[in-house]
Amino acid sequence: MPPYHHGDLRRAVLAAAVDAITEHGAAGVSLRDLARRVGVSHAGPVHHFKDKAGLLTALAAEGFALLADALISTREQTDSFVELGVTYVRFALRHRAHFEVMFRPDLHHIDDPNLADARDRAGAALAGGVEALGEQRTGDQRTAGVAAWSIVHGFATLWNTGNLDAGDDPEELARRVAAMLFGAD
Amino acid sequence: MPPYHHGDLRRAVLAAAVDAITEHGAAGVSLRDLARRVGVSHAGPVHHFKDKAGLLTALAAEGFALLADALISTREQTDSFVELGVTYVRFALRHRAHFEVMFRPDLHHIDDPNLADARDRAGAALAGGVEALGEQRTGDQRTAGVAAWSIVHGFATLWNTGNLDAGDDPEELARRVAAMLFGAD
DNA sequence: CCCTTGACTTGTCACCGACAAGATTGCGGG
DNA sequence: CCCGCAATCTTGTCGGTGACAAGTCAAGGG
Repeated sequence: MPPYHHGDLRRAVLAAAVDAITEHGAAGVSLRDLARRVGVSHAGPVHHFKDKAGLLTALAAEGFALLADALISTREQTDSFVELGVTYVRFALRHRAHFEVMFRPDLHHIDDPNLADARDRAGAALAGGVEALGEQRTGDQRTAGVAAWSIVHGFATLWNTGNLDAGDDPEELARRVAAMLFGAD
Repeated sequence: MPPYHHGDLRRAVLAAAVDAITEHGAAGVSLRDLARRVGVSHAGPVHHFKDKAGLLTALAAEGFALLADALISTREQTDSFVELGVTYVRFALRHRAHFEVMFRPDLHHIDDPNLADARDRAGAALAGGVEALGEQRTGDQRTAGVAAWSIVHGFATLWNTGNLDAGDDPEELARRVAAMLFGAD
């Protein structure tokens, strides 16, 4: 039972945004185009997101939530930091549109609580995976966490911007790269 | 002797673009605003860059050239990979506007030869620094190069997007992070 | 049965990127 | 000296976009 005119405009617009960003990049997405895609007037989406920034904020929050779920799920299956890193990279490649928007605070409403929550949850999942390695392996915990996040985030970013594709399988390359940081565990 | 009406519109627009991006992010820069800033009609810059993408391509190429210079200069002073990484990070923080545009191929004319040249030059400087470590330290050279690039690029990106600022001095933190990859040399 | 509230539409404004056409300037050949 | 030419910049315009204001419409509680 669709609750109203469209049914679930909010979801539909978010899904259309993912498609549009995947096709034309985050820069080339317009509220009016999304409205057209879902068959609604040009100001329809505004009601749900208030802003273009509001829409991208919601999309980023959704992305962080998905990432957090993926990381937590991986940690339940293995203690390997390398596999946690591979999960991070896999998320970035599979959810390119979300990932592209997640780390662009200039496109967000910086004070959005949903976004902050989701981001913190993902951050905690990643940091916890590094702590599990134990102090003797990593030296300073905070530095180790930053190093871990940096290497997987850098790899994902560079791959997604086309700077790394020399015919490799990205996940396998990511696995070897992650293994260089904390050894192959 | 200014060669013409404005003198050097091309340079002036590039400089204005750096200011504008630093203030409002790469998304919020408009050719018309830049034209206004340098006191020229709204279509003036078009003649030098053809496109908005053309302008950003030129800016990215300039950025890669500056980065290559900085990396090469560092390699002349030390063999330390860690310091090379710190130079990469320092560049990203000090030339935020350039760096922000350099890794956004969706904003570029992908086939621009100047851009490709400058990028290759910077890439070679970074890769050379890793090779200098010697094979016994790094295992597979290509993987080591990707890992090195990933960790410094990820750190720089995360810092610039406000995900790392917990009161540290970024260069010192970057130094410790880089040292976790190939040891403190 | 109405009327409040939330969901969406219509209309409008200033701004932007791209393009076309014209004006201005400097320069070199005759 | 000056004429033409090319590079540089201006003016005018078009379709598209984000934001806002005001109106329309459906559902559900009183």
